[in-house]
Amino acid sequence: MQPEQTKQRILAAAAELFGELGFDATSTRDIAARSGVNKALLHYHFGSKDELLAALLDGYYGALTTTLAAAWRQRAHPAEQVQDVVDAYADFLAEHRAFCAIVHREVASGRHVEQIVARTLSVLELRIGWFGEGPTAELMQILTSVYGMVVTYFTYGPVLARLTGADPFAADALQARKRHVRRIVALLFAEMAPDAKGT
Amino acid sequence: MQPEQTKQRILAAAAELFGELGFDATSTRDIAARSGVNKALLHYHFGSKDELLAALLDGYYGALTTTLAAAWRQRAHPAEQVQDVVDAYADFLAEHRAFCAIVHREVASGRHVEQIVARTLSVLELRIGWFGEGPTAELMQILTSVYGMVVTYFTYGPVLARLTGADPFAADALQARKRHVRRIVALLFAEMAPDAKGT
DNA sequence: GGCGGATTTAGGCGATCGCCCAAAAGTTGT
DNA sequence: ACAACTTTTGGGCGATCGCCTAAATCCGCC
Repeated sequence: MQPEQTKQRILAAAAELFGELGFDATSTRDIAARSGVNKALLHYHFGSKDELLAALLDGYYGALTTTLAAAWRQRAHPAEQVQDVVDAYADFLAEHRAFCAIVHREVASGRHVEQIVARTLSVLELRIGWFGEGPTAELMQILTSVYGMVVTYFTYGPVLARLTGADPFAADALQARKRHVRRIVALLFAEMAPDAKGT
Repeated sequence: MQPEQTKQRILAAAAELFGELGFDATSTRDIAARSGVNKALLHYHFGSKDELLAALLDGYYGALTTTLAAAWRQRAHPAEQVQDVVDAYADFLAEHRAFCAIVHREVASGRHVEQIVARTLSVLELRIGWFGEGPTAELMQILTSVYGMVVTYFTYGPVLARLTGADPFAADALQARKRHVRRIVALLFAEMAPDAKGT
């Protein structure tokens, strides 16, 4: 087997298990078993369990940066651009549920925060110049709120499923959620900078 | 030492460590060491590590229910009541940072979800009749958003600290955050049900 | 065809985990 | 003072953890 294929198999299995059980609750033996490789290969290819997580996050953040940058370039007006980026972010989280769970849990644990902050910064960097000036306190509040609205929906997916009785990750539910968030974003930007609103 | 005092010491140490390191990364020996009791006492008083977590969550959710119910009764108009409950919830999370971290992480891990859903339901139950009817899809979206806006601020506290360079848990920062959330809640309820808005 | 490096394998080491046990110490009622 | 019960203690069991080692296997190149 190609070594690259081996690494990808390990990464895929690690993503699934870290997402399902959490970093701590997943053993390297679990990952080896699910990916069908020998357990010593994890350390041969990645060095340690922590470095495996780092490699996994690198892949996710790389893909996220590409995705958001692509969404960002589509339209001209700031408000529409934000809408598109939020939409793209929601789609990304829907497609990579494990990523969302991993990041959220590690942040809440206060561990691997350095890695996550650094990567989040490199993603945000793209759009901190959005409004000409640096991020104002107002903008930071809004970013936090929008981020929270989107991320919480995915993180609390199982809880929402129990509360509403419906699958929050079904296509129509996701569509409804995105519509809701878009509406709030529109409200926020309309209030904050009415002159900068697109259309 | 009174057995009740022993239990409280264990619970306090467990709250700190679960909040700082996470449930899995905290050993029963760590908890015993920090609380200054023998490690066998955790199992004598609580049965198992999982039951210790359950007891901890019981205490938190009980206090939360009391706090929110008290805030809920203060004012007459729905919009103001929601504002007060959101404020009280933010204050509660600020005061019990470990609770926020624990719940968020366990939910993201997909474990102990049953316990958390059940307790969340019992807290929400108080106010699901808020608007006469059951929770509409619209209301669920708003609840999720408001919850996400509040909770994410605390969960991502360390990240925000790095991004802004300021302490997000300082009194003035908390005040600013609460003001921001209140404003969004006002916007949402004004749009959703203009006639139900208080004042 | 054989050589050298990369990759894979089985097995296990030391540490740590949650949990349990038998005995000691403390507390209460009579 | 003694007995009955609760609480605390040190020690350790079996399981599992991340990681390592030495040998086997694979593969490109002369």
